[in-house]
Amino acid sequence: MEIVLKEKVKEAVKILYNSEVADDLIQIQETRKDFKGDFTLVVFPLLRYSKNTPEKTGETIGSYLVEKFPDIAGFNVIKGFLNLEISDVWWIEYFRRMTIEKSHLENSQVSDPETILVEYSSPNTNKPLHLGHIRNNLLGYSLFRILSACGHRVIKTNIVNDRGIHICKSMLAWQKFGNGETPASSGMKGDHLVGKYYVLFEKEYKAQIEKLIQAGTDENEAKNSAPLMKETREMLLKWEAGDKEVIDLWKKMNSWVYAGFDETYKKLGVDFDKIYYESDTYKTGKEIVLSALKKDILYRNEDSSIWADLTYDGLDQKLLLRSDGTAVYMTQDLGTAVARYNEYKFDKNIYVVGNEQNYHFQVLRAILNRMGYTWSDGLIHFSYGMVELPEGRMKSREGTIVDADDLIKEMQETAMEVSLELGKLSDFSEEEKEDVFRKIGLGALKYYILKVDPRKNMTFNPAESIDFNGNTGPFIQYTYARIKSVFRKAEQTGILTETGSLNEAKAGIKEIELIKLLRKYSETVSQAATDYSPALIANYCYDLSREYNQFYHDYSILGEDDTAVRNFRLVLSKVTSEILYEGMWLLGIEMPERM
RNA sequence: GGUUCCGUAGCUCAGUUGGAUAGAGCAACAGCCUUCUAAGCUGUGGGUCGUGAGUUCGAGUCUCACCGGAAUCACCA
Repeated sequence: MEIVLKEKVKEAVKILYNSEVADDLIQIQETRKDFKGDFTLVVFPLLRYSKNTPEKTGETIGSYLVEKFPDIAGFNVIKGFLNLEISDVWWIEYFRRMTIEKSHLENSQVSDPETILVEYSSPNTNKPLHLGHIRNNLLGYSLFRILSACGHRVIKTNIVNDRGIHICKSMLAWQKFGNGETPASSGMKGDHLVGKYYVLFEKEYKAQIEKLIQAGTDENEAKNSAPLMKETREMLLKWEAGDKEVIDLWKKMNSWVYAGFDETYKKLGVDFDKIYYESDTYKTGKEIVLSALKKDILYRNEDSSIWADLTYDGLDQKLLLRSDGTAVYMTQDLGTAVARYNEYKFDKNIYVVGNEQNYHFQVLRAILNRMGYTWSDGLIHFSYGMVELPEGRMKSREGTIVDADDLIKEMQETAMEVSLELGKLSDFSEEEKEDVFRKIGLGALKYYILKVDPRKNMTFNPAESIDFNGNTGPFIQYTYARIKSVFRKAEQTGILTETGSLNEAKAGIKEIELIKLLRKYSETVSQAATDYSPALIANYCYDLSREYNQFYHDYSILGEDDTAVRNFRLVLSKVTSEILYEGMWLLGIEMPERM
């Protein structure tokens, strides 16, 4: 419609003022709600052709359009804005075509599908997942669904940080203080059990440092010479040398952690197509670095550490291999990137990683580019903001980490309380109830996180539980459940919904508003895909729910006597429910049929 | 200190390539269940869009300076 209007305006200016207008001077936008009309032409840019006041110009163009274009039912001019009113017939016909589309996302399909890797989650094997990971996982998974829905081939990957000195810490602590404790013997989830020993290590280590300092050792020396740290370093050496006992322990504890992670991932509803382990990719990284050194792309320092000089790119010197030849974080990431490209020949590799690593990814790209990997342009750091508490960052030392499993559990319990209080599910079995509570609790959590612009830092207040009213997941789920309820009732009374024939229907204001909003769905999804912003879809679903609830409140659907109008409202409800379901699905949020 | 990002109602957040009188929700207050689910709907109050300049017909949006906050600048990951 906008395109047609543009053409018409162009034609109008040509005939009325005898001038050719550049396309970008014709600005058509949706009319703001407080004004009468559907589309608005901003006339300011056209004044140079009309040589007249904004009001007069608007009037002239408006009259011309109404006369020549039957779909325009009327117009009004306010200041420099020409508001065009489109006939209800046009809107209804537009909507009718929507109902016979195969998919509501036909217009969102990209003309040139790409192979896209989305890396997300990236956990560390000595800590359970926390709120920050939840944001990461939800964003990554939603991005996968959105990009896939637009026609791309998307591969979900995860890179597990399973090697390095920090991993040895929890291993050592378990060995020394664990007394053979296992997830089975303790009843603890594997990742939490390992996390417990990591914390224990830090505690004991700290005590040893204190002791040494009191005995007169200086702080740095104490940190280095504490017995626990010495043993950890020995263990790392053994690990790198492939010592059987250490490797076995490592494997055993890893298996506990992975079982724990799997449980959390499952609860969150996310999964992966391919998991990479840093314990594998660091080797590839080393090889790449050494071969680049041979080509003089990198240089070797006196102490035989290897560096990249990125001052040309406005960056700094970056260490790639330590003087003892071991790998650093960057080495691993280089290896991972190359391994992935070799495996998938991706067009894009999207890293869902927090904005604290902006510099890291800048450097990663620069180095790969320097090494001659042309595909490095396809590496995209999807840099999302931190989740903060009202008092600032989560700190493990202060015990303010919000644990993922705890939070999910809490949300489900809250959902249960609210739901039982309302008492609408009394005829459900316990299993069915549990399923609904799960959907609602997780829906609330996921929506709460995804509705915020991913790039921005967000605040989470653990003291105030996440809401179930207003701009929330349950609100949208509720709207959906209501529509479903209408259709259940319709079925009982034998009322059918016919999508093909809407010609007889008359539409009220709310109905036209709904059609306008439904029309924006595919555009919103496209935008979300290009901007990497699930939040756009979340907020769209909210707007749509609000609009529908107003419609639902103001109009009777099944009680309407005029069958054509009743059918029209039913079809409108049906399409709304489909789009809400799909939109939320793109966010990874499930919709209960009743709640 | 360098670089990057952020600052919108008491709180949490929206605000398309610059467009009209800056919007929601929460919290507060006041209404609406004999009718399709009240997790809903309607209304009231609440703002110097961090501050100041500039660009322009027009700035929350673009530019610059300043104020405030965050991240980062490791032979940690």
